[in-house]
Amino acid sequence: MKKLPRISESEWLVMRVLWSNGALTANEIVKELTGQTKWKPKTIKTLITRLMKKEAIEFKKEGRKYRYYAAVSEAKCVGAQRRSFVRRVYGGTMKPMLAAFLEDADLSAEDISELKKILEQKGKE
Amino acid sequence: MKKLPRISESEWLVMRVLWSNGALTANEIVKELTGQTKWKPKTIKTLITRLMKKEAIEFKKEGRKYRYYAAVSEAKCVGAQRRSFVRRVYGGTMKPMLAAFLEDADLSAEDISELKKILEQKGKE
DNA sequence: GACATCGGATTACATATGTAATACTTTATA
DNA sequence: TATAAAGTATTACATATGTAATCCGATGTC
Repeated sequence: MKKLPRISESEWLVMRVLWSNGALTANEIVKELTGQTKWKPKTIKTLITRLMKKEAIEFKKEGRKYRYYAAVSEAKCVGAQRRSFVRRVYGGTMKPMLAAFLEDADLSAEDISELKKILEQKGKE
Repeated sequence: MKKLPRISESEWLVMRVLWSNGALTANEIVKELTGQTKWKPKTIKTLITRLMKKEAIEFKKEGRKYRYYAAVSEAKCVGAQRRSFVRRVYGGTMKPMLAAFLEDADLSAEDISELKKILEQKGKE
């Protein structure tokens, strides 16, 4: 199993675009991110290059241009970030962190009942 | 209100020591972190210096040595990290993230009922 | 008083990151 | 066919970060 690369704050934006849109050309990525950020196109190209070097994304040629796509799973990267976050901030103990999250969150009624269901499920293990 | 400094991964370990132990000398901090990390004492001194420069910690003199203590609130720093994490990884939408956290967490029965209580509280707003 | 030691201050140095600009190479175009 | 445009590749440069080592001054020790 491949080791997950370390993805920087800015690079995350690019990854999220690719995870939600599948394979895109550089310009399509730029288009997605303009508005979300104030980056110049060249900046975004740099981020793409770095993600290539980290093997977080790959491309297939399409005529003379490239179409990029994520090479690492979103779920895995998100999970890794989540664990790293908990370790860093809470030293690994989940409960206080979850409590803080829940209190802070802006949740709809359905969200709440869904989360309660998850908790109940866990309760009977 | 003071702006929160940006605290790096390594620096977090130092901050957590200070948040849980109050004011410590450099050597006491080193002692706390030895075992938790493989850092040389000099490395830890560097981290302390950087946290000073960022005004995340302060010291009062005690004879010829310094006693360091956190100058920013743990709750605020943790909250900032939490928000930054959610924005980065989930683009700001809390629910899927919370669901993942809850499913992944290792929780006791009391933890679960406490968290359910929080959710119920939120339900009636 | 000369010397070792402890603690803080300064300096070091490679890699990562944010943020681009410039160069080079194929086309498409006039 | 010379030129502009579109894409990719290379280079730039300041700041942050990880990880220390060296320098300097106060202190304790012989």
